[in-house]
Amino acid sequence: MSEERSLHFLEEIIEADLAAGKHNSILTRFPPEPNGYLHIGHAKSICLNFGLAQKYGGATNLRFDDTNPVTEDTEYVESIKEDIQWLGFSWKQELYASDYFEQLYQFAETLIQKGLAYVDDSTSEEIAAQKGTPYTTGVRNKFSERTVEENLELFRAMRAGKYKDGEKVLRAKIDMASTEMLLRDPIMYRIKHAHHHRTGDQWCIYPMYDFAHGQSDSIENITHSICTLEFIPHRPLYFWFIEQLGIFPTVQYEFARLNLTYTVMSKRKLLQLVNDGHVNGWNDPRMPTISGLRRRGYTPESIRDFCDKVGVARRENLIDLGLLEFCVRNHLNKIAQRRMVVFDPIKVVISNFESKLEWLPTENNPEDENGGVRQVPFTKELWIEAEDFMENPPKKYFRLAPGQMVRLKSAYIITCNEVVKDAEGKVTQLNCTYLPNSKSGEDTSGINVKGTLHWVSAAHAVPVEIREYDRLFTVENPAAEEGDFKDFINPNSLHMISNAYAEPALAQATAVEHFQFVRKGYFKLDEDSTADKLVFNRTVTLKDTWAKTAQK
RNA sequence: UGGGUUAUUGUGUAACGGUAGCACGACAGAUUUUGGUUCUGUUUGUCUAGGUUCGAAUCCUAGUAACCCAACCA
Repeated sequence: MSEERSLHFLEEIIEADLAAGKHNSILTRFPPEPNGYLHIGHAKSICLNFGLAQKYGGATNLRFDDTNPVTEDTEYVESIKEDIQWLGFSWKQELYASDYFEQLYQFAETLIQKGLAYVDDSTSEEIAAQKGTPYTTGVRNKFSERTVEENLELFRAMRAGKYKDGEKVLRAKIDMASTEMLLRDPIMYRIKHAHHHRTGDQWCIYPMYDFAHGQSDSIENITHSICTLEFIPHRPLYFWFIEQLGIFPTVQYEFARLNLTYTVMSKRKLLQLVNDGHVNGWNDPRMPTISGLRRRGYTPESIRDFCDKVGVARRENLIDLGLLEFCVRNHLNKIAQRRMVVFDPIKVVISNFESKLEWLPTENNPEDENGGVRQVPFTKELWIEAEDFMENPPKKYFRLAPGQMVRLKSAYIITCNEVVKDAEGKVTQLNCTYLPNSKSGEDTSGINVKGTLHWVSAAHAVPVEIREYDRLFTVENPAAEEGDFKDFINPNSLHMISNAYAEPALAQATAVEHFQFVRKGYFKLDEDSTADKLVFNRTVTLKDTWAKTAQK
């Protein structure tokens, strides 16, 4: 952390504002709509907003942008709060745009009184048609000529519930000829006779995003309102409302949202995956949601590190999934408990092993001096990984083969003497001998072997279920493909192994631990585990340079 | 046919007129009782064409490409 790092553009802006005395301290906000679960893209925004406030001694509000009751729900509110806290951030105040409904309503009346807003009876289609296109100018209709009194009366009647959904809207009177589509008399309020998750049936008119967000920022005295690039066209409107209302001038700044390869990052698409059953819920370990990543075994530290590494700028980007995986391996390598688990077992019989059982010490984490050791049982019959034996090995294959020696991790060097096959010629058992003087830690054999294998004593093996995950999509950027993004779902994104053999220590696994199954990858206990069967999710594989070498 | 935003190695991101750097990836080597980790080294880039300047990724001019804007979504 000692290396100099240049500031990104938002840090520069904040430092300039602070230096100029524009603000004494900064206040940011994270403004999710409670209509879905948070994903890794939100994590970038969370790290940015909370991180900036932390860095410059300010604070961050959590404000739910709950202006559309038909899509929003408290289920989402709860999940969002949990995810932010899990990521390691705490907000100054928990707020809701709906807290300001009365104030926003008064703001609307103010604008009506200033002759800057009017009630429009047009249909949605008519309004769209009158709005024009980006290339042609829009036209104003006769409703825009209503008097202040008439507008006030109508708007109050809207609030009072005199009209049905869609019958009328309140519009800002700005400029139907503006090259900015959003300035062509944007809708401020629409009628929705819908139950709101917080205000209940108190309201039947709800403000649009543009008439809620900027004013909410202003009411809270947010100094820097940070959002994504697609809101750039909203900025003139954001300022317009603040200026006309004469309220605290929060400034909006935009940055480029995070995109990740082999996944999708829109709540709409993620919702489809959930609803259509392509995944098992928002927290499916294959989802890019915070809850999915958490269940899969990602750590908050690794996600924060990732968000830090991707940077903050204003150009479109598509981040390599490999960077996220690098970050989680990097962290997990330091904290994960090592355990031995055989996924695809083949029997090894040590013919010259005379004692019944020997307990051998092995380190829990070679990266951690204080990680301690545990005992693993060694017996005559063991399981090793089927892929760790080859009858006719290629060059540089450092594993078991007829006549070839390997080290069993933390145990002895063994030699394969005999290959036992069944009627179909399938290898069923390997008869081996061990070198008694090659015991780990007290090896006097003088023999150096290249390969070290993980293994499990057959008599002590604990059957566990393993869930291996792969990328959710087969193409780098499914959202950019022609046609339905769901056509590119990876059919092999989940691979289950129902009977893997684990060393006995793993039976005591808890939900808070992260494991490295030696030579296999990083794993975490899944919530589907029962007393009878433990289930482990593969967070990420280990880097596998042998796989690359073997391919050549 | 309008307006806005953005262009630096395979992917991200710095350089604020003065040696194009960093991370991930890739490649090569060393260490290793995890073919993991760690360490060392190598590799590839300023969208194009002009111009200003002793000197341009940076300033100017003209192009090109990508993305966003025509929900009573946010």
